[in-house]
Amino acid sequence: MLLDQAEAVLRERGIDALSLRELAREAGVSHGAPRSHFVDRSALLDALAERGFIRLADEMREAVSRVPGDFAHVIRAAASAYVSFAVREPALLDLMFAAKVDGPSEAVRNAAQRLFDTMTDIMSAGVQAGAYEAGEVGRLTLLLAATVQGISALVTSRRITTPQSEALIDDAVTRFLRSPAGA
Amino acid sequence: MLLDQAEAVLRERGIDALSLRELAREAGVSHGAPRSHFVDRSALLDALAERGFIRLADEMREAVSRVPGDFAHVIRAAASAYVSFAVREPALLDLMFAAKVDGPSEAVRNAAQRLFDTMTDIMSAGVQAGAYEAGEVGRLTLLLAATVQGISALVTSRRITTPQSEALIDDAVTRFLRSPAGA
DNA sequence: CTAGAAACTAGTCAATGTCTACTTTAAGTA
DNA sequence: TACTTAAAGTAGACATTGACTAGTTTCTAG
Repeated sequence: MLLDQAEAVLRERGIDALSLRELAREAGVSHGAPRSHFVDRSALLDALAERGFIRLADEMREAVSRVPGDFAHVIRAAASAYVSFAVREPALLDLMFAAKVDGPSEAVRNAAQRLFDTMTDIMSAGVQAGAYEAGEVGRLTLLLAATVQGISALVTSRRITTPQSEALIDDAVTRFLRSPAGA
Repeated sequence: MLLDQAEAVLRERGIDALSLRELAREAGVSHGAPRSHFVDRSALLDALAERGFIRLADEMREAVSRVPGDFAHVIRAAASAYVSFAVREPALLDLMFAAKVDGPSEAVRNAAQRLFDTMTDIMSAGVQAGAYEAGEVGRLTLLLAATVQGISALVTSRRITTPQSEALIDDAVTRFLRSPAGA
């Protein structure tokens, strides 16, 4: 599909290299053809961001499902999956969290919500496990989202290396698990 | 200066609206003039990112200096200053942490290091205050950097509102202060 | 089989980044 | 003061791109 091609360009040559016309050329169609699918360049970027959120959410669920049920493993797998996505798709993650002048489109917002819901489910497992109380799930999920996104930002911007990011995940997860419940 | 103009455009209309030619027009010079100062559009963006890091570091130091010396206040002020910067300059912060195909330029890297050093100084105050041990400063600073950057990313991408971000800062700081020392 | 929608073609336009050769300005030095 | 040299700016050109339009082909569902 056209989006797969676009994703590959994004991955290999960054967002600046992503041009509707070149995409058309690679697909062997005329330069106006992509317009039938995306009104706009930004519509293409939105579609990519949307897919990114969905894929990231799927990868997190997948990773969590492949791990022994105890909460320490679960939260660690979730965080690792997120950062691993960031390492594999730095430009895409950037796009997903781009600071657009007028906020995200509805489609992107919904996809992002899906990721957030996934994280909420994961954190809810912590309640079952007695790691904290049900009333905290919302806030802790936000904190988890911020933490993994922050670590990812440090990696994608090359401020830290991948091994450093793994150590950082350990620190963050340890800290998450150790700090007790309550405001 | 030219960079001030560019920063204003970035703030008000986002990175896509930032054009060398329009900058030249607004400055009342010919379209090729900016080339004397910046070889490239990306050189302009690098210069903006560099200034951003320096300014953010300054604002953090400033905020910390305006607060009673106990560590809880210090770390909270630092985190608030960071996120406040993100709220005021979303596009600039995005630029500072952009996932460029070939990492950041040396100038940008140095400026980012300056910000990191600032955070290291701040976290070192926690050792004085007995909040944790000296050997942890490096890792905790990274964790702080990731956390504030993550919260900022959620705000700049409009995933959460500014008030939500303030509550999130509280949660993060509380968690930072409460969790005990040690790996 | 056919009507309508979806996908694509081809041409155009304005805007932009980049490059070049040339001129103007400024500053510092012999 | 006069001269040299570097910096800043001018003007023109070119390729690329996103966007728009009108017309054509292809597909599909009734």
